Amino acid sequence: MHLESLSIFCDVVRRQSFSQAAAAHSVSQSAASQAVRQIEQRLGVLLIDRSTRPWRLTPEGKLFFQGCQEIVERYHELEDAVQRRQHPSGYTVRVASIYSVSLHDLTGYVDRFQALAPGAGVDIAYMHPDQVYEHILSDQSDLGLISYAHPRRGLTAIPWKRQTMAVACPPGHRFARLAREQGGLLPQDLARESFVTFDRGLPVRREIDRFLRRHEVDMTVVAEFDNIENIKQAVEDGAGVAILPVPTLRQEVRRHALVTVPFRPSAAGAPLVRPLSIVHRRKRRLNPAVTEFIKLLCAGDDAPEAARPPQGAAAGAPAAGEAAWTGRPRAAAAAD
Amino acid sequence: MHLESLSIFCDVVRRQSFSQAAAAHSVSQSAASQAVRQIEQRLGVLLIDRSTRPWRLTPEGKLFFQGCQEIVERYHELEDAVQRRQHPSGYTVRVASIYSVSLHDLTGYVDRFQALAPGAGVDIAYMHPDQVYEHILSDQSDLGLISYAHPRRGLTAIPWKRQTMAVACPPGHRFARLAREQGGLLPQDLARESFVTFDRGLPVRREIDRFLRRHEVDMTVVAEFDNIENIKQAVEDGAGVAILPVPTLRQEVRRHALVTVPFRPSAAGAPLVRPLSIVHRRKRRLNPAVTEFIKLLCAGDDAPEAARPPQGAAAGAPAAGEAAWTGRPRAAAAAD
DNA sequence: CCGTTTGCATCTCGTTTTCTTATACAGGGA
DNA sequence: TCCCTGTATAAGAAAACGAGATGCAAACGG
Repeated sequence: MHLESLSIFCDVVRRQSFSQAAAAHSVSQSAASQAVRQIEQRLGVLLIDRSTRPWRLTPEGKLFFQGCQEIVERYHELEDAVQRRQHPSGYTVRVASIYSVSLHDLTGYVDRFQALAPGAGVDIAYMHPDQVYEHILSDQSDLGLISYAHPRRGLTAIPWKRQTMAVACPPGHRFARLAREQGGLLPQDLARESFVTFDRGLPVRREIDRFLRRHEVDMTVVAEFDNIENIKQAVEDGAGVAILPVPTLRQEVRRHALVTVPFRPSAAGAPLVRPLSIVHRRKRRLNPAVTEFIKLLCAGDDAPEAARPPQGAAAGAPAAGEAAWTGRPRAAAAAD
Repeated sequence: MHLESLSIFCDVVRRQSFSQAAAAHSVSQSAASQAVRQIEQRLGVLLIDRSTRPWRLTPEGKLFFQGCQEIVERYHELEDAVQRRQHPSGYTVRVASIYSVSLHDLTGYVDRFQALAPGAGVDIAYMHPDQVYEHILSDQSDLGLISYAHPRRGLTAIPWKRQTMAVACPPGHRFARLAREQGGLLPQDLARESFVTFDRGLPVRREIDRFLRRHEVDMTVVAEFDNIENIKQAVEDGAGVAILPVPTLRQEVRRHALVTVPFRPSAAGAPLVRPLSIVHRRKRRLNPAVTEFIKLLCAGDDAPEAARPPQGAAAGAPAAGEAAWTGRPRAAAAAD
């Protein structure tokens, strides 16, 4: 018998709901239903009487629930104890992140985490996406933060944020006026514009190209870089405009080096977003501190994002987007 | 985490042996090794230090073992408690058996079982093989006893006995003298003999035919029946000879109605045996009484058989056969 | 009262996991 | 040194698992 199934059963009972328990365990409602049925079949005993609405525990179900609850809890404690013995030095959450996850965002989380769990620490290292994967797989980090996560052998990805992407241009650019006067621009406005963008082969580039193709817009690529910093620099230098995740532009916008021009909400098709994911080693138990940190990241996921809507435009779309992916089982990033 | 894996780990520790624990759990040594490694990987902790010979538990391993042992035990008790609540009337083991499992054998087991577990009862019902499967699948019986078990959806078969088959003939038949003078006969001696046998399509018939073909013996089939009783009757009536499992002939031999003529050990190829299996529903927890009864059946499996070697001949071969199938993981009968 | 919504069960099918068999490898004993 | 025993590893096959679609029945809301 799978301990996870027992845990799901307990949760079903506690929440009096299959679907809520399923969500809490990041599996489909179907899976939760099957897990409980599997237990019942193995025991040859009905644990939940579904003939009444709402359903009730059978006497056997009550008995089993009580025992199960304790067994599951004990096992978790045992795992904790074993892991604590190996790393007695209090828990440190080791995070590997791509450069373009703005430092600002993370420090907020880190502060909140350390307030919440005194004694626990967070080590954040910024690196190239490939290195992030390496770090996770080689167990140098507990968590990775990357964009456009794609399923890899041995890794699990939890959707984290979806950053709206917008056009970035120098303050003097005609798009800046467009932003002020019309609140944004249409993809068509980009036609034949000088374009600073990402290297071909990067997932983000493929997404942008797909977006432009969908809107039948032909831009003139004047430069390609493999990282956001270079792109921003080039745009500042007047090389052209770029399409970048809004949160990564905060610094430049604040010091008036760049202007963010959102796409007008009327734009057909899906809005352009960059999905960020939390990845960790699959089939590996995460220690309590790591679990807690993930919870914190995910709990506050819409707060930092929604509190700062991308300059008033296209604010409705992301909301729908959030609903579509939040709490969805199966982690792989949606956009890829 | 699979509770079964935890249980295997505990057993590995207790027996200080992967292979013994594997055998005890009816899985391959490889599976046991993998199970333990899976736990270690999930925890990210080495539980068993394999660098020394014999291997030793790490401190973490000791801790985990102690906890695990209790958790596994508690869970088993919980399952027991739940099942007991549903069937408070003490346990009754419901057995469905084919006719040709001699009643005599079973009553011996039943007596021993009732002595061993007072309060528990055994209900044995004899029926057609197909009905046995039905009974098990529809949960009308806990255990089934059948010959030539073949894997079916939802059923597990545990090898039980391998009954040596021999020629049965009337006392006046020339084979009877052969048995007295030479201790048995060779397959070749059967050539062109009148033969009473099983219906085509029955597994036992296919086995017999294969045996005869292997020895290039051509017999004259004079009658076919779908059960042993009719065959014995026909042989008694002088219709011809038959090849039957030795234990099923006890009654007739005792009252001198038939004679058993074993095959001489010199016979090339595998000896002819009828495998009997214990079947039960897969993925279904068996209550303690049932488990106990199975244990009893299997523990004494060679006693009743080996204590009564088939008239002194070919006694060495079955021993090798036993070794080959006893304790083998994966239950499906070997001969089929 | 009837359409809609909600919540769970069931089916199917692709994916993942797990198991077995075969083989390699390492210690310990002859 | 060679064999023998016990464990790890590899690869392919089998089984389990879980998501998504769909079915169905009770509650809800007008």
